[in-house]
Amino acid sequence: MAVHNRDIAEAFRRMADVLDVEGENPFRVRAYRQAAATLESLPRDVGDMVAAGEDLTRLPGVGEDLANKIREIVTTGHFRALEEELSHLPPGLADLVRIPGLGPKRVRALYQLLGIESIEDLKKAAEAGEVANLPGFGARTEARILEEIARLGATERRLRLIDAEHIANPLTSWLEACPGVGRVLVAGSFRRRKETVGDLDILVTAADGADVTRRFSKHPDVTEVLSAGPTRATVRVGGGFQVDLRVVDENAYGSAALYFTGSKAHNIELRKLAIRHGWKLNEYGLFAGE
DNA sequence: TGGCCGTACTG
DNA sequence: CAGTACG
DNA sequence: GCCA
Repeated sequence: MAVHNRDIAEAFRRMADVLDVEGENPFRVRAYRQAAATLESLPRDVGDMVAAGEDLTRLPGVGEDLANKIREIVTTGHFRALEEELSHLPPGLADLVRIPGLGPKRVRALYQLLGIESIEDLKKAAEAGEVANLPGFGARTEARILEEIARLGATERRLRLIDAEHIANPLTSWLEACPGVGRVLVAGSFRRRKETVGDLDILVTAADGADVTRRFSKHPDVTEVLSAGPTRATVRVGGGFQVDLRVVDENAYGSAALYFTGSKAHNIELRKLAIRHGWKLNEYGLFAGE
């Protein structure tokens, strides 16, 4: 029974979720998620690497400790550290952090204040209107939670590039015709030409961002507005596909295109590089000093 | 051994 | 402000 | 947790 990279990545992600809810050091949590991402993008089977006696610490984000844990999972099929951590929590609790809008703090609050231990519990509590009363929550958050839970059962929401393009094209045309809008660029994984994309990231230049996000939120295909401010709006269109719109001034177009095209890991590396040079990189430009 | 990306929206 | 999310 |  071979253990595949995907299985190990899943185990590491689960470990991250559990540690997250337990309030562990966020950087340690991040380390597990980073290692999971490395394993998933790895062209080779780590099981083979282990069998060949290769040095797993050469993999980015994998140090001595995680290399040992990978070997343990591959050779024994068990991940004792995860089993140990899981024994500290109700088994379904860590699943809650996979609901968009729920992070570790809110999950803890749900558990401690309402005794919610699973998605099932959460659904009942939200339907009863008990969630909206919690500190840090509100009617809007509660409604969002119910929608996200309903979406969990739905079919996988990543789209093939070509299908994403069919959604993107009319939105792009619409935005180009929008008053005050200059450039329009579909960025993110779509621009990176990944085989599938999980959402659309559309960058627009305009002087009055609030006006654009406001108009966009009222687009006829928009079925749900997750957030909308003066420079960004996150909505869902048609079949529940998420679209992130970012509006910047014309003079930030280049930096914003760089940022919005990603990947996330690439952005972090570039920003680290800037730091090493004593600079600061963000979506508005590259700046000197702190 | 200490730092770990930088910013936007919500409650 | 803390929490969560975005690349 | 990893890494310089």
